[in-house]
Amino acid sequence: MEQEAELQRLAPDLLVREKKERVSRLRELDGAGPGFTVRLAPYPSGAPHIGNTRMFILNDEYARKYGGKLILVFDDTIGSEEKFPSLESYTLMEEGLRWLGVRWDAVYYKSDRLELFYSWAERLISEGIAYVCMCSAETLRNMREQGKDCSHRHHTPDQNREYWDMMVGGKYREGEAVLRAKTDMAHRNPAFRDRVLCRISHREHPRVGRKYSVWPMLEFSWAVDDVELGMTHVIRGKDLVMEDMMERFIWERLGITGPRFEHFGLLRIKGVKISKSKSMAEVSSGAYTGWDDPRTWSLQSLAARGFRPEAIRNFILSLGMSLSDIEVPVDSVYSENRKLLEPSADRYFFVGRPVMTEISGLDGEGVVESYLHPDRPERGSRKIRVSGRVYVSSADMDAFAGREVRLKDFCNVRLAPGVSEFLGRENREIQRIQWVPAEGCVACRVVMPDGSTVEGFAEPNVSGLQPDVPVQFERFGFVNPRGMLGDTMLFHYAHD
RNA sequence: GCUCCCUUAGUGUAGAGGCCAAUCAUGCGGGGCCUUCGACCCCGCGACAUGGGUUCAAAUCCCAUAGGGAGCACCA
Repeated sequence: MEQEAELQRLAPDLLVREKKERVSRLRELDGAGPGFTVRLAPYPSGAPHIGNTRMFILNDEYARKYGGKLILVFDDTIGSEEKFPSLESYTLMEEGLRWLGVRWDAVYYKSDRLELFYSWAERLISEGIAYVCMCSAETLRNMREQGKDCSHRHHTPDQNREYWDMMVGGKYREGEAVLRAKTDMAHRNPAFRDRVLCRISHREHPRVGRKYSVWPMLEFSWAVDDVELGMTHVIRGKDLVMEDMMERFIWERLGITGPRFEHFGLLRIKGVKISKSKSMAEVSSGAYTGWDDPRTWSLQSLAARGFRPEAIRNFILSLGMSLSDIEVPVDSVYSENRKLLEPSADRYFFVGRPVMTEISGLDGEGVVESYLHPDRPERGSRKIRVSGRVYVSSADMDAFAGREVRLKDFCNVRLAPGVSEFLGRENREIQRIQWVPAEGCVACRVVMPDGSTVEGFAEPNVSGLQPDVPVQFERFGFVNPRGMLGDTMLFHYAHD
């Protein structure tokens, strides 16, 4: 304590700096060193959203930390009925990643690598590690439950190779045959009993069409690519630990040393429900305005709200690499962004759901002047021409009608719908509310995070605002100007 | 039910046997700034899930209990 006081006297800047540099740092990873290589594996079924950013940022951040490589691998296998890749999603993904400040060194597409997966599959077949199974999905599940082998498990590698060639040759319909790993049908973890490596799908793929009818499952494709693409580490969510086991099993059988696995726990954001497939449907039907609709929680929508990518990064890094599943209030994200926006966002008056009131007995018209940013007078000021008619928000009217309030920076009135009595100009310690002059105010629409809109008026000065430079509507929140919609100015609401 | 994982203040997080009567952020409470804002600034509040071990010493290692999560898909 004494030392601190002493230091404060001698070199106050030292104290400040120490506090500032205490940014959360990621823990060291075992085995990280030269050649460090990790990958990002987005599935292109829509725009990236805030829930995906943990995987993005942790991989990016570790790649930077160790001066290593970050490979972007589109995990665009054929998916399922509910979850399928789409062409525009590739662009949306890259756009989102770029916005986030993620820098990758190379890009690959799983859909370009089917032949490679096939060659590995054939190797597994010939070494007796995998077999073609013709059980139905239901039979397969039942056998797994009982821990019993099916007859297909005992086919010879040559027989399996024959069936496999028929699979690849498109001789089977979907669901008629799969390639399974011969792990152990009595494995204590029922989920691990002879998992499926490849299955048949005749659906059309946005990049390769109907060229292939056999597609790898996630864990098999990664067992191949984590080795083929030279990963030293795999940083993934802990929902994928079973996939580690599967990859390790394959490598072990083939005598390969694979990368190390690192996991982070699941992240949920309280009050934010994200459904990519729902967003996809609503965007394409037009129910949402597009991928910038706040309800998608896509990175595009966050950009539209005026979020700074660094805010997202700081938020994710503050969570660290913890393995526990967490639920974080959305306020934590907002507060990170607020820290970045607050110093630069100019202040303006906006009234939502406006009601007009006339100031009776006003001592003349004129101009009031306010700072653009009260804490930073050097940013300059703004002027509002005033007369006896102003709008206030209906919320303020409801809350304060009949009471003395100060129209901020202007004058004091006894607030009432219709006509408010003028009470003088001196700055008194009473409730202040925002207002806009009836003449020259700008019609605004603010899109809220839940997709609803608030219509209102803003002071005339907002008409010169640059798009995508966030401002603060006082006592309303931080908003991002998006441009004009006819005579109405469009904003997206960031947070309070 | 089976398998795996997690458990530090309201919410997250730091902490890898003594430096911890425990870090930081957010939240909450109070104050400040005042061309007087729900922003910002300052101060304060608040936690090692429980029970056993191991050790001279445990938030940190081991075991059990409780609570939470994930997986058990021919999705990723």
